[in-house]
Amino acid sequence: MGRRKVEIKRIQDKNSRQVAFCKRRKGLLKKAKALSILCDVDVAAVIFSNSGRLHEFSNANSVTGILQRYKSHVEAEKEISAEIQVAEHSKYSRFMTVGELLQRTERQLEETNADGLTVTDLIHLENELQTAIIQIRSRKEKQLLEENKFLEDNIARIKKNRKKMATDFTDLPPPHIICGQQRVTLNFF
Amino acid sequence: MGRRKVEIKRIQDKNSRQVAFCKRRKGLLKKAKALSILCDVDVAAVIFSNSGRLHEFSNANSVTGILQRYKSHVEAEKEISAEIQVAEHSKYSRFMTVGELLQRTERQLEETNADGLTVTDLIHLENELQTAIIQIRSRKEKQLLEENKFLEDNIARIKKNRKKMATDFTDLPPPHIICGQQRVTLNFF
DNA sequence: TCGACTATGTATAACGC
DNA sequence: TGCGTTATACATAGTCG
Repeated sequence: MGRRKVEIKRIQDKNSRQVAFCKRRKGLLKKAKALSILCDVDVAAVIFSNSGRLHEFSNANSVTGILQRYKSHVEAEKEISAEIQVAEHSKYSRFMTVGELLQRTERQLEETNADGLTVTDLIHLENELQTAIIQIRSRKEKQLLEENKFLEDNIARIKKNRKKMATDFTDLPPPHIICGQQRVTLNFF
Repeated sequence: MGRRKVEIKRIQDKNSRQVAFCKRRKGLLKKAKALSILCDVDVAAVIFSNSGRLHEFSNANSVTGILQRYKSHVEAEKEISAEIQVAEHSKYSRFMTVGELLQRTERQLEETNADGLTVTDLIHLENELQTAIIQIRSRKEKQLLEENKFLEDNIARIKKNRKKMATDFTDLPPPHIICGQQRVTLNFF
C-alpha cells in the first residue's frame, strides 16, 4: 500500500511502527464505521496502543454494550457446544439431552407467550435455559474464573448504580431477577 | 474501491448489502490483524450481522480479556456517568418509536430469511418478538433493544442447533458434525 | 515530531459464471 | 449463492519540508 509491498510482521523500526500505527488505526476505525453504516450491522473495534492508550469505535450504544453482547453470545455458544458434545457422546447420560431441553424451552415459551411476554418473563425464560444448560459441565475452568470476576464487577456496578437509579425507576424488577446467583451470562445494561 | 465511488450510507439493495458485508467484514478483520501484528498492539474487533451471527478478531488472549481491560479504562468514569444521565433523562426522552422498532424487526426478518430459515419460523419469531416488544414498551426502551438483540441471537442459535439435533437424532451421529465449519465464534479452547 | 505528498499496493463494486 | 475477474477507488510506505 505504498511505495512498496509490506510484509505482515512486526515493524522493527520504532518510529516507523508508531507512524504506521497512527495511519492504520485511523484506517481501521474508518473501515469499521463504513462497514457498520453500509451494511447496517453492529461493529465494535477496540485498540490498545502498547503505551496503554485506548482507541475505539462502536456504532452500537457503547463498546461495553456490544462487548457484553459478545460475551453473552460466546457464553451461549460455549454452553451449547458443550451440550452438544455431551448429547452426542453420551446420549444415554442422566443429563437432559438437547432435544429435551429445547422441547421444554419451547413449551415454556408458548405458555409464557400466551400470558403475554414481559421483560421479566424473558429473563426468567433465559434463566431457565441457562440453568438447564449449566447442568452440563464445562471443562473450561480457567474461563469460568475469568467470567466470575467479570460478574463480580458487574454486580458491584449494578448495586452502585441501582442506588442512584432507584428514584427514577421505582417500578423496575428487583435486582435479584437480573443477577441471579447462577447467572454467568446475562447482564443487560 | 471498485467500479465506482461508494457513498457511506446504508446500502438499499439487500443482496448488494449482503455481498458488501461479506467482503468488507473480511477486509476489516484482515486489517485488524495486520494492525495488531505490524504495530504490535492489542486489537479486538467484533461484528454482529443482523441475523445474529458473530464475527471477531482479537490478537489478545480473548475478546473477553480485552473487555476486562476496556472496562478498567472507561467504565468507572464515562460509562457510569452516561448511564446515570440516561437514567435521569429517560423518563422524558424516547429512544425509538414502535414504528421504528417494527421496521427494524422486519429488516432483521429479511436478513434471517436470507440465512435460510423457513417463513413459518420467521413469522413465529416475529410474532414473539413483536408481542414482547409491545408488552413492555412502557419501560426503558433502550434496554429493551439490547435484550431483544440478545434474545434473537439465542433463538437463532436454538433453531440452528435444533436442525443439527434433528439430524443427529435420526441418523447416527457422525462425530465430525459437531464442529461445523461455519462456526466463526468460538475462540476459547 | 508532524503533516503533506505521491507512487504503489490493496480492497472492493460490478460483472460474469 | 457463492466464487473468480477486472477496473477503479482507497489506503498507505516512504519521502520531503
